[in-house]
Amino acid sequence: MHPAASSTDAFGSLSLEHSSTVDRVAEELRRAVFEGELESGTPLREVALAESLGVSRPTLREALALLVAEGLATREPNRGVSVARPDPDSVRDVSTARAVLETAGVRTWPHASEEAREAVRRALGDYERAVAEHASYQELNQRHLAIHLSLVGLTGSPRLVSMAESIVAELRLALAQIDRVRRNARSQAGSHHHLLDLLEAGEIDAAVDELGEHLHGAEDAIIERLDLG
Amino acid sequence: MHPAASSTDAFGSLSLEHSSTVDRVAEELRRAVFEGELESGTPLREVALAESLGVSRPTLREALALLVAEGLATREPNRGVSVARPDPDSVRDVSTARAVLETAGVRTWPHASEEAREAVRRALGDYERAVAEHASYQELNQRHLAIHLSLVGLTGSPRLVSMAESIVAELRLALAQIDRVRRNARSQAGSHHHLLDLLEAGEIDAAVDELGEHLHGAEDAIIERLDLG
DNA sequence: CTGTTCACGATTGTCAGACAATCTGACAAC
DNA sequence: GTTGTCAGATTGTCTGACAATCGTGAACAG
Repeated sequence: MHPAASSTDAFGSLSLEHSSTVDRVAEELRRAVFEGELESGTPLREVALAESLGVSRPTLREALALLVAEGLATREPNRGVSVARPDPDSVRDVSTARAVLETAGVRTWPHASEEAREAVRRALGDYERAVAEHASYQELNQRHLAIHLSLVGLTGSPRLVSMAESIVAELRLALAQIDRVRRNARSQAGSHHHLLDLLEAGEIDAAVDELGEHLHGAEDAIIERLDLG
Repeated sequence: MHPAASSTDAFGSLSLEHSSTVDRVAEELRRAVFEGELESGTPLREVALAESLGVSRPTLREALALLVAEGLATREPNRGVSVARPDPDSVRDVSTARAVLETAGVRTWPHASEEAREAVRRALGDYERAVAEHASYQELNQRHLAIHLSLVGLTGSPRLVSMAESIVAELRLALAQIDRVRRNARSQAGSHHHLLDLLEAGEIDAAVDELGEHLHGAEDAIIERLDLG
């Protein structure tokens, strides 16, 4: 390393958030959706939202386009965009999609980078710690989904991970709508711990089966509660 | 069904295309990229493009945002968007991603809907016919990729298919850049026919292996030609 | 002659305001 | 009961504008 380079390395911890207004607006909308502040089906009026957020209408429109691309909102021509309404079919589709992605990750456990494997262990540890500390519903939910994302990370493919993120975001939306009133996050630490044990033991096929059952159970639970909503 | 419902069903075959200006602009840009008219790395100036296409700048910006979301273009803050530049790493990533998606489709062949299986046979037939008729480079390319998309369609998951479409679009971009001058589409009908035979015979594992080799070969060929470009 | 500094043009990011097209809902007409 | 019409609201798109930023080349110091 050159002296000059090492001197810049001293600021390695620094990072300037280079976020555009559009990104911040999109992030705020995402947050509102995940927290359940916006009920599914709520129309997102452009003028009202833009005014409320203190941005111009074109800027808000770009942010809305992002949300639509992520599947968190739907746009009907000449009728504007509204918060996506999760129906049983889309939940089933999201579930099969994430089953494909996560199973692929689990299958590559033996060839995955040590870094990726460590990420899975860390995600599980964070989740179990959050459970033990009776963390908020939001945090538990997020940490739980982080485990599943880390499984996809085993593939080492940024594109698969970003696809999984989009899928998981739709799942978060569905969960937020379901638990808008009653927020009861059951601990599923046992199932995940078992999954990791199987992986560490090299029993990949058994791990795939365990994951399949876990995902199927989650899908049924969501659809059931969706139907009576 | 009520009588009223059946009367509306009589128009089920009708469909009016509701394309917005943004969609048409995005489609035109996609076409230009796939045809190789826009070299990779070309900056897409907003004012010039908007004027050239006869639309306003905000409209063009929305279209560009779409392209960026699809991975066909990249945006650098305060420096605008330019046609994506496929590097070996991204080609590798796209290849592993599509391997995951297509393998998942192949694995579900036995449980797939007859409709989805028929779509695979039709895609292969169309491709072979195009080869026999010495169709244009563009058409051969598109029909070849359509086969791979139909494999993902076996999963029956719209989301997985749309992910695959995005991935394949990036691949088309890379191919367009490689073959910008020399357009030599080798017939790969043999490999695909073999794959379908294995599927029809129920030898799923062998089909998965065949697909894996096919994809790996394609990846190597692209990267090799990318390096010397 | 070489390297640095600075001002300028070009481009993007964002905004304000406007207009036509379309949708919604209600009410009148047949 | 179906159809036609109208007002209000909302979106889709356009025009014009401005500040912030980037790249470039010229002026300048060493």
